[in-house]
Amino acid sequence: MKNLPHKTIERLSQYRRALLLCHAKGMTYIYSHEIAKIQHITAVQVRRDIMLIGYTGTLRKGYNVKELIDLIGQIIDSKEGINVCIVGIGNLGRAITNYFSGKRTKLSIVAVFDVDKGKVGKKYYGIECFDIADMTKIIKEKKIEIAIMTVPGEDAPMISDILVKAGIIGMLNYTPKPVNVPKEVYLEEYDMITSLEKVAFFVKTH
Amino acid sequence: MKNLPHKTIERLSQYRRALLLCHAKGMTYIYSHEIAKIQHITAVQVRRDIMLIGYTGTLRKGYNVKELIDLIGQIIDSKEGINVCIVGIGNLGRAITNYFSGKRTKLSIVAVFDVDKGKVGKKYYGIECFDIADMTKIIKEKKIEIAIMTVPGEDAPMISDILVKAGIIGMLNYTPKPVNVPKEVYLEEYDMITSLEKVAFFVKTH
DNA sequence: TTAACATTGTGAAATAATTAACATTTTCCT
DNA sequence: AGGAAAATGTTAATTATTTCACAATGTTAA
Repeated sequence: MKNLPHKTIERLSQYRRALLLCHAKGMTYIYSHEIAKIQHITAVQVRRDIMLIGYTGTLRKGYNVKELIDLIGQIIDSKEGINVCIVGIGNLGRAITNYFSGKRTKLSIVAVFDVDKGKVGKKYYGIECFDIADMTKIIKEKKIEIAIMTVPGEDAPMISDILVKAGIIGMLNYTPKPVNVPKEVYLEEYDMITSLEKVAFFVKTH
Repeated sequence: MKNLPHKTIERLSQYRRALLLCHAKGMTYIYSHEIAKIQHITAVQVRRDIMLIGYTGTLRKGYNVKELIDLIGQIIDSKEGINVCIVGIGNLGRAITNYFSGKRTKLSIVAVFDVDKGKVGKKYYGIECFDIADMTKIIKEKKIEIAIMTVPGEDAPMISDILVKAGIIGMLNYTPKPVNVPKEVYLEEYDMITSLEKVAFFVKTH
């Protein structure tokens, strides 16, 4: 089950959330074309993704919602759970903290960090804010494995180095500045300005 | 110049920002491998992207920074400029408004919208907040073409429909809920929970 | 002056992701 | 019972993207 395509993993995460809503509504079975409709993709794409994780539906009944939710969980969650921190509790950091708090059992935000002494010691959506100066210590104490960077771009490379040295193994960089990490660290970058410029480009070409 | 790959457009946006910094530092020429280093990609990728937009560097000197900046601008900006609005001025909406305000001459955030009467009439980073009830009117008055949705997921489909009816031609959906738009509208969706789950998955498989 | 080197530009190969096509099977209807 | 319809599962084809490999050529140094 190791070599799942990146795009499939992204979609599985989304299928799961859609399926959880369906489950809550009492649906027990769902067709590939129904999942496809919700996600605005094709049914064959859904079937292929499900094939890749080795699940098999029932002909003419579709997929068992509960079973599929559980299987996706087995694939993308880790058994023990993973601790996550947010670095930089500005607007974006708070947005993410708020999104997550308590929603995912296997992924817990256990600390937020900021340089602003006025923020240190306060709680944001129930999570305590620590001083960035203590980051290495706290990351080790709390066994944090993934960091989400929401600091100003110019601070990103320096913060990234500290995080790597502290033992982070996964990083999500939301600053506009690309960062450099050793290959053992899994890095995902996303930049909102790029996305907006892309939309602006493609609206021109209909 | 129409059929540029999506990925190339994204990178061009990023090259431009890196180049603007280089230009500000007084660099006049830059090599493909220097751009590559900044973006953490390969030099051949950079050269191919630049080839696709029809620019030619100088052997052994590299690319003229100013010329390349201007050419990327000609490709991805539209001459007249595009007006953008933010729908939902929570933490995420404020983060984006703050990122952009005044940074891009060709893309201007000219309005933000919210349902909360306490926010309507206030200014956020210099941009006035209007009532969502007046959205259609304001979009037409201000000739807004692109909308960025940062509302709660459950409101996304309804807001999306209003935006489409109001004449929006490009949409950036930051809610966790996929939305449905007619094919004339260019839609880009991004979901932070998916990205985090993806990082969590790939850290497991080293 | 000439050889070594560094760099661009690009065809071709390789890899990744999506879509088409269709065999198979179950259910439903008559 | 038998045929039509509606689904899944999967191979093959297509499309998109990245990477390899190398020719061409200007620059530097001996």
